Amino acid sequence: MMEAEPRSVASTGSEDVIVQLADLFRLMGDPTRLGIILNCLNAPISVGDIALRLELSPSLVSHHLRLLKAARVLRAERRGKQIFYSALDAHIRCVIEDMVAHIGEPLDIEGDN
Amino acid sequence: MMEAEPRSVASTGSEDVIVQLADLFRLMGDPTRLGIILNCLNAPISVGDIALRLELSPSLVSHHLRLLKAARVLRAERRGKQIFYSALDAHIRCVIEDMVAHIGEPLDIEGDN
DNA sequence: AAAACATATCGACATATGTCTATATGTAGT
DNA sequence: ACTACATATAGACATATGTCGATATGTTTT
Repeated sequence: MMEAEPRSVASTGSEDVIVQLADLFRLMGDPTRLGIILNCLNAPISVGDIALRLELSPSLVSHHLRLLKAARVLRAERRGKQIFYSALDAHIRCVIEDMVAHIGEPLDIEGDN
Repeated sequence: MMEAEPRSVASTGSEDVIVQLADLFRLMGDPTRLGIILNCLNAPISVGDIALRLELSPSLVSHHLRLLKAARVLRAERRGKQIFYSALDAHIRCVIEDMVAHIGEPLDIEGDN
């Protein structure tokens, strides 16, 4: 029996899958929030430490963390007074690495029209 | 000699790389635009066909295509009266596939707090 | 229980952004 | 050159969104 090809992501057309994807990309589409995500990729890090590293107010960081947690990009884990955030799974890292590769693209010359 | 590890994307800290990345993610963060991108992944497609498939005005499609072309997500190619758009490279597809995988994640139970 | 600390939430604001309508540019055929 | 067609651009509008300041919630220590 023939494995049904994973069906090209474009052809699924599932309207809501697209909305789900867009929601995630939109979350990564803000430099502040992307910076926060990057800081959570390697190891769990506390809200305060993120704020220090990025020179942002804890309030702002917390605000963004709430969105990222709700979207299941990050996960929260309490340790005493502090709360540590980390990537929920490894896919986000892949997504970012692919996009970095895209940026690094030769930009195949051809005139910018 | 030791290959310098590609250096974790998080540690580069390069402020403008983050902005560049965020710009790309933000472009993919709109459902309409993401739909347009998806339609350009498999084969070059004309502005009018995209508009038909997504039931959008050619004007709106063109508007978004301009942004996507400027950001080097898509490339344009004229064929007679029509202009065909397609993905500039394969990375965007990878990015989307990774994100689909992320969505498909088991959602490891643990209570939503 | 009260104080100190860490994080989260709320309300308000300025700006960014997606969409629409109308108009412009550009290309092919008569 | 004129028409028809395909795409692009411009201006205007309503909405969405990131940031700030002040306040609230929750946790540990004394």
